[in-house]
Amino acid sequence: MRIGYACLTVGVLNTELKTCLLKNASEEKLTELIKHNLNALEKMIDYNIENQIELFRISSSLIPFGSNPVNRIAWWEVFEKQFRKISKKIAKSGMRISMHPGQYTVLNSADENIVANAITDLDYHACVMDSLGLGPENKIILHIGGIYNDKKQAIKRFLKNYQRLSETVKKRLVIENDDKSYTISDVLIIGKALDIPVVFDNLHHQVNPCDEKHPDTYWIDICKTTWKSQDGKQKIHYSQQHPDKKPGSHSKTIGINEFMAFYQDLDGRDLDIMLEVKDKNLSAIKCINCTTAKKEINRLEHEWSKYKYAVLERSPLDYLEIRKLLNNKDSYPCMEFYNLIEASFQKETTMGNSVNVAQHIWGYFRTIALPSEKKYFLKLLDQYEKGEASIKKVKKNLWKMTVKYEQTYLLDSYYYVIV
DNA sequence: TGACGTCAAGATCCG
DNA sequence: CGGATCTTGACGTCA
Repeated sequence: MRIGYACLTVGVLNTELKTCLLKNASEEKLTELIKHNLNALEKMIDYNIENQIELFRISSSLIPFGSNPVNRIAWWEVFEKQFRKISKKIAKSGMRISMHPGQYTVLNSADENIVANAITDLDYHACVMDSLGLGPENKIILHIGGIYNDKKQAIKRFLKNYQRLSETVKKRLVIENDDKSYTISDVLIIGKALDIPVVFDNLHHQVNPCDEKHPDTYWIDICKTTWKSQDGKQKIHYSQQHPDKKPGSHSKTIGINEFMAFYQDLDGRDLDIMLEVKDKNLSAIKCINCTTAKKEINRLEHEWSKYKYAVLERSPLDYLEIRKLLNNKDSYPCMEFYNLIEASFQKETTMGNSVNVAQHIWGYFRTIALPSEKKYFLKLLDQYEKGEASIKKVKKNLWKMTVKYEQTYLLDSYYYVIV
């Protein structure tokens, strides 16, 4: 089983993807952006390898306007060397990659122009994967599209237009149930007709269920029959409902208890699980740590080093509790650990706690900061305490110092990430 | 015609 | 002028 995350890595330096407005998309600008984004991708891959994350979705925005005629760069040739370097890292690590064109890539549209654009867009995605030397088990996930008042005809068009796709797309294409139009039973009918794999998305299914009522594992088992050996391990999407947003909105983080209940229901089924969640890699590591056979406490200690200041800012009591929890070096209290962290994040920060943590972090710079930097920090902190500056400003200053003085321990801290 | 979703770019405002 | 905050963009469907 692999567990992974989608598109972007939070809290890791130099992994941000860049883009530009269509009107500014000159050859020069695009070349610069592609180069930058490939560097960012390499950093994300490095991070995944370091953190033993073996499932990752590459963002469609890797190549800005990758399927728009405005981008006339033969980027797969121009950046061949960079692609090959990344390709080697992926291959060596055994990481499984996917891509997922968004809701605007519609293969079953009644409008021929939109279908043509969808085909071009799928070719773009396949070209990225080909450039990375990825085999057919690295999938491109697509939704079926619109209904246009006639689902039967719309499905027929999907089946027909699928035949127009290139081989490099076809060998990777898998289809997924969505949150408004096509239920898992619809998608299974299409998947069986085309003999292509079906990805089950639990939250889409919850929001857009089919008439037949069954537990998730029922649908997962049926989907499994659509995965052939050349497709690799069966893959699903897993996400949780955001408590105060509209149905289908992804949660900020994966609640570990709810995830583990789902995991228990899987009862040993060997799947790859792509998480769709705002805190991305953070939840991936959480879920990996709670399901791994390698129950070594240093995994949790390493996590703690990243979470601790974010926890301390919200709840000194939880902070102490977690420290105590990690005292026994022969234990592996993974669920308790993440439950305490999640509980602390439910709590509001107070000015006292925020000042305390800010001063604590300043301690890393006490002996190395310039007098002017010290003066500025103390001034900011004073302003914050008087209500004249936001804590955001204080944190921003600390982050600047962290980067300037290359404080490795702090560079990885979620103190700057979790808001 | 605007909402939907997503994120950063770009625009604008503020001190 | 730099930093913070607000608006726009790019895609297609549907109410």
